[in-house]
Amino acid sequence: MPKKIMESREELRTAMIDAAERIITEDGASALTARRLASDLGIAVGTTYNVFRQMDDLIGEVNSRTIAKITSVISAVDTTEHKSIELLMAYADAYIGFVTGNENTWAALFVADIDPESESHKRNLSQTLRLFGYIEEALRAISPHADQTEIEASARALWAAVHGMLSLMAHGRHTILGLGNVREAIQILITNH
Amino acid sequence: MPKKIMESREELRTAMIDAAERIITEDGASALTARRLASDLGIAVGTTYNVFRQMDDLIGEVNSRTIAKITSVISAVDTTEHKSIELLMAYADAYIGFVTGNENTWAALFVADIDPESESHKRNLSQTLRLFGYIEEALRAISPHADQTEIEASARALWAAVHGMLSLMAHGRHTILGLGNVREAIQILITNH
DNA sequence: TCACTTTTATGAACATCGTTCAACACAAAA
DNA sequence: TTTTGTGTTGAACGATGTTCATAAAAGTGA
Repeated sequence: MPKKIMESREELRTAMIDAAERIITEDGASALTARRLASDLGIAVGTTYNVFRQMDDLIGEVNSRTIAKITSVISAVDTTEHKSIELLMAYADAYIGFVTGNENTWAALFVADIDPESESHKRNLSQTLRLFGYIEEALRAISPHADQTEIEASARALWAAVHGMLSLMAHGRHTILGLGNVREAIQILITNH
Repeated sequence: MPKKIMESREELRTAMIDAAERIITEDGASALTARRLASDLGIAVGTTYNVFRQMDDLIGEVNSRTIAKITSVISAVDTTEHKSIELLMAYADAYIGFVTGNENTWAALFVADIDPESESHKRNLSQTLRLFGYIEEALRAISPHADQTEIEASARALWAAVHGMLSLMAHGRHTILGLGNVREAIQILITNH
């Protein structure tokens, strides 16, 4: 039966990431197994390993897409409509909105032993760092006279705090910090900044 | 061969938690397998399931000990020696110190699908909530006139932010937020509060 | 002491996982 | 047509968590 499951290798690769993304979206990252993927695509288990070095690399590719979506959600916030602190909260709300609407794909960002040498991880890292820019800009609007390094540090701290709070949620600590409380907690953090 | 591997069931239970804790401490949570545990204790694989419902419950028990240690580290901070903001940083430093000195057991707090109905999880949750008290007290010393609910919310926000930042680290995002930066980030968060 | 019941550790067995790789089928080149 | 190359296959390997009939020891009552 073998030979040419699709026109190009790149096409197969994309189809696999599509399928992986769909599985994660519907049933969570733990449902993404080599056999489930193969079955969904109607291919053999081994085929995955002709395209990806390991299963986790596939998650890394799906994560890339998720981060890209987050970036687009953040960049879609109207910076002219919100003033100073409100802008930060608008960013936070946009992010919270994405998380609640995409729980499974978002939670997948925190699973797996990601290979630090993998291409997807490096890409994800640089794209994440680019998100800091938005926060820095908002902070600079609030404190125009603060020096750059201070703003960078604040942006990192704020981002880490927000991301961290949400990641606590992702690991089932809902009882400690419910979704409703998360927004409140973030607001406290931001307004006190 | 069977019968009485130890004097009492409780003694066996303790020995298993001891062994599990040692394995996690030395080789990380992923090294704690049913067969490794059995081999280390010189017992059969099935025996674990006569004592614990599932493997994750064992991790839950080890986590209980870890949280107890964190509690003792936090409560050991001299509240008379540090004033206001310094006290909060002293707590943070104590916590950071524990994390760096107990990376594996601490990271184990964030793995596994913990059964929300398990006894250990309930115990861990209530013990964690008790830690909030320390932060609340420190916050009240700083802002004596703030009302109770406000202080509680602030304590939750701060705690979640710090814990969240560290949990980001635990998942290998060292590159985003190195350990050195964590203390700095926490300091920014606290001083701005 | 003996016969019986109860308790408890056992480890082979099962299902599932990620991963590998010799074998195979087809396409392209000779 | 024959040969070479390439992409796909799926059985197989070594792990994993978990189960459960089996057997051995302890407890019990005479």
